[in-house]
Amino acid sequence: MFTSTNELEPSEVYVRVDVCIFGIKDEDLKVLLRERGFPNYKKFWVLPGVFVRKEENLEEASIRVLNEKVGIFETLYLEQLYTYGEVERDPRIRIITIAYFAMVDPEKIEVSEKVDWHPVYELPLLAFDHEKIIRYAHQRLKNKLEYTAIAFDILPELFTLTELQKVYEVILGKKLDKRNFRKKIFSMGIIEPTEKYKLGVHRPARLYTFKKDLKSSKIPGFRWTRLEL
Amino acid sequence: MFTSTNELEPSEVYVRVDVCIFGIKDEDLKVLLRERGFPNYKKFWVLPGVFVRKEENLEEASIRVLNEKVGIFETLYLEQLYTYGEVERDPRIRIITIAYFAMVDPEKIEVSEKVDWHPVYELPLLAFDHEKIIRYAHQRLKNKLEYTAIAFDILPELFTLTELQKVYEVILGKKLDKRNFRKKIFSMGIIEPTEKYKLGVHRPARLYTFKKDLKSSKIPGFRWTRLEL
DNA sequence: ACAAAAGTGTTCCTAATACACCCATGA
DNA sequence: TCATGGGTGTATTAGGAACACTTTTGT
Repeated sequence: MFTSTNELEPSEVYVRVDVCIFGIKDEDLKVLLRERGFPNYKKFWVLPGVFVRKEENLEEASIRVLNEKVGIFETLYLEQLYTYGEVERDPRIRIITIAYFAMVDPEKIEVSEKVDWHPVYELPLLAFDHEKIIRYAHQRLKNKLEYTAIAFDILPELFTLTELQKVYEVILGKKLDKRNFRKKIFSMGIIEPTEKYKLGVHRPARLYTFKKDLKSSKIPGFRWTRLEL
Repeated sequence: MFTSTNELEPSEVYVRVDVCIFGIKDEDLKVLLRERGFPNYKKFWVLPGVFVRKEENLEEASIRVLNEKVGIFETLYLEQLYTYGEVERDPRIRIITIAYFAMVDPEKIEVSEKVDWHPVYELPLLAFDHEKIIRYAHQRLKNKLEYTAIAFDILPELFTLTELQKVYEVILGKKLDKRNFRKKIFSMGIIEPTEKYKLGVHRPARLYTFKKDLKSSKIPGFRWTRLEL
């Protein structure tokens, strides 16, 4: 079925997937960027990306960016962000970029001169519209944090409440009240205490785990189901 | 600057913009669809769309859809929705669709055998993944309604509170309590009463208008500024 | 006078915020 | 014993939800 192609006309545009890769490192929210030199110009940084192949899905292309461009093989979170297609966004040629944003564990990555982390609040000089993309991705990440369980994708299986709170603080870019934070998390009914403790130089902290059986929990204002796109 | 193109490779994919056009008609939320016959197959309906031209922005392409495909020259609202790029979404050829959603005034459109409105809750047989797109657009529209001023784009300059409530009810697909609705709208401080009334067969209804000077109003939870993308 | 839509308040409950001290541990 | 991060409770406020009757008009 659907064999007629007579209506089609080629678009003559290049299609990329660029990924805004976030990671929490040194108690700060960072973005992974690639250095890109243009002849006779200052150094610019860019979001890692690839041209979309004819036989790959967009999400596959974004995973290829993570694998091939920055050597990440485990992704904590990945979501399509927005499609940037202004005619003049790349002065050389018409490129439409489907931007994704990802969350990864910085421990799993080797950085280099050419690929490194940058604090979201102190971005270097970025080429094209990539700074705009990062700012929008950060905004989206903040929103996600408030009504999805993305924070639990970022943390390991077992975590302390202080670690969880740090994730929130670093992404939202502000301090939170410890008591109110715990009250809110508990009221959501999404974490379970374990009998394990994280030992350190001071009082040990109880380790918690994210509940697996969330089908049952009905938290108003808390959107569990990933939106069907 | 940026003159080197040696990294580029063509994507060999077709790029479309398809638009999910909503309108409120007969006290119901409807989508404008085009009928599309495929040889020897049942009739399918599709979202109106065009292939993106090399020299036009994505938003320009979406406006071209409205102008050329369905003859709409006034759009109440237009926003990018999501980009659909599964390899197998069109069996003939690789097509990536940047979906937009729009809100228009049905009065301003001439329908025909080939282009007609369909209730969002009783969609006809749709080709490709277009039903999925419509459902996601509807979800997004519902969300927009709650934290933006989109409802006021839909209504004329002067409107009654009942008309405003109807917009909410039709989009959200549920009845709202009149007193709570009014309380909420008033508490937002975004509409102003006028001294005009809408006459009808019963008690006249006061006409309201959307406040123009919204820079000043700070409504918590109410997002005025369009997000910077 | 009556049918129909316009208009109006109170109570209850939940969630968000502000705020300060004791506890358990390793050094 | 002390420095440090772990852990806890209460009071206030704001917003959301449930709920029913009176008012105004045209016919």
